[in-house]
Amino acid sequence: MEKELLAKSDQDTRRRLMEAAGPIFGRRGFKAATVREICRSAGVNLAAVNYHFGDKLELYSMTLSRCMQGGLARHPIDGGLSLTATGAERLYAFVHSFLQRILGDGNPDWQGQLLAREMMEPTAALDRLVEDLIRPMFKQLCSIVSELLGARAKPALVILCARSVVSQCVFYHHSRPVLQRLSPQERIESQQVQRLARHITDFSLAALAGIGSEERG
Amino acid sequence: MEKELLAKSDQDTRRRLMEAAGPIFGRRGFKAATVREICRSAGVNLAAVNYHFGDKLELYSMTLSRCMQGGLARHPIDGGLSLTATGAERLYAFVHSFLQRILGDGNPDWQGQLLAREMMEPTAALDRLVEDLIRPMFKQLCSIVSELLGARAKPALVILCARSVVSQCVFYHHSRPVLQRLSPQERIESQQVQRLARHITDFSLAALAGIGSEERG
DNA sequence: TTTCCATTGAAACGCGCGTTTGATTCTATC
DNA sequence: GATAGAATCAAACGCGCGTTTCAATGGAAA
Repeated sequence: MEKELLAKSDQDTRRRLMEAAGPIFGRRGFKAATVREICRSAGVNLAAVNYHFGDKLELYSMTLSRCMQGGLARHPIDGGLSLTATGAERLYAFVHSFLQRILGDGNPDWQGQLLAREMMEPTAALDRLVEDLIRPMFKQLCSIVSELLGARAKPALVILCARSVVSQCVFYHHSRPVLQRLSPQERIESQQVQRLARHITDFSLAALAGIGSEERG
Repeated sequence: MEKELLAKSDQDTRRRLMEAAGPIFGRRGFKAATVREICRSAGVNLAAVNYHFGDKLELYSMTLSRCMQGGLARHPIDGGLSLTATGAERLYAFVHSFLQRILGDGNPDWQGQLLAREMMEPTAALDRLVEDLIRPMFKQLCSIVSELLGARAKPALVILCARSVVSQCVFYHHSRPVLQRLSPQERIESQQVQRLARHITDFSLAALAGIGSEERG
């Protein structure tokens, strides 16, 4: 078992497949992505997917898992913030890293797109995705929202408000085709991520500060 | 030209196709919906789509157009509100009718789902959809937001805030699969539409009342 | 060198899709 | 009733897909 040569060529095709599959699944979605395109992009034979992964869905699941592992490491939820940060700072960090993950352009940030697509057109892999990644993230957001609501933080209200925050983030991904047609001159790119994060945070902070009190007409 | 018999049987197949196509396109999307399923549901021959509409995309475009025409009539943007309504009332009416259109369950409210799907997986029909339906709706929302912002209503801020409002609405449609897994016991149905509309309106009113001022910590 | 087995490769299979075909049925006109 | 044109029908076509097949390859063990 000459591990040296074996390890290089043995898992090489497998590795190249997963690396090629990520961006393609992220760009096209599970159904629209084709095994032929992935193999062409990876420079491997068409039969390699079925030989190494069994079928297309298993390659997709593997790619998704790998994406989940690496995704949060690259854009941590708290943005590396100290535990002493204020609620407003923590909220901004959450929103900013969320947008970076979902809207990242040039970089290998097809990962956010892959996750976003899985949420819109779920496969069997969504259940694990929710439990392993989304629920922890949502819990964290709920804790931030709860802190900002203070005494008004009833459980039902916390959940509704957390949804209101995250909905503003995913909107810029899900509705991109519409937004581009509504405002063709506007470029929703990484340069804009900070502006968007600033607005979403400000909007949400104002909402969380005011909701539950009676100050509107 | 015995119009009586002619009118009934002449356009009958065509009408049945469009009626069957609506829910199926709405449920499955343009690509995933099959001509075979639509024809089976309409009780017509497989070749009828190509005979009466040319191809699948044309049937889809016709269905979308008809949907746009009838959709707003059934759930008017202002909810039939008088022009003397306050900004808060107009915002609630907008949000509520929007949610009804998108989340309507039992009823023939596949129309909202059809439009929502077109926004996520656009076809060539999206351009007209944006110009004919979405842009007018967005303008109306902008005017409501502008009224609520008062003196702080700079154009860029108005657009961002209008997006923040509408994003909370579409979220409950786009992210339904995730929401159902996050809160399995919660039923996002028509009974809940009023609760959701109430929350989204309250959240947004508080945000619009506070944003631009300095009152948060 | 020979044997063996995991891996690769080219080709094809089976399927479902949108679409087309050509015969058949129906109905308004003569 | 005869006829022409529109509408319907069963059947098939061509295509791309995921998947399978089976021969060719090449390094490790004998």
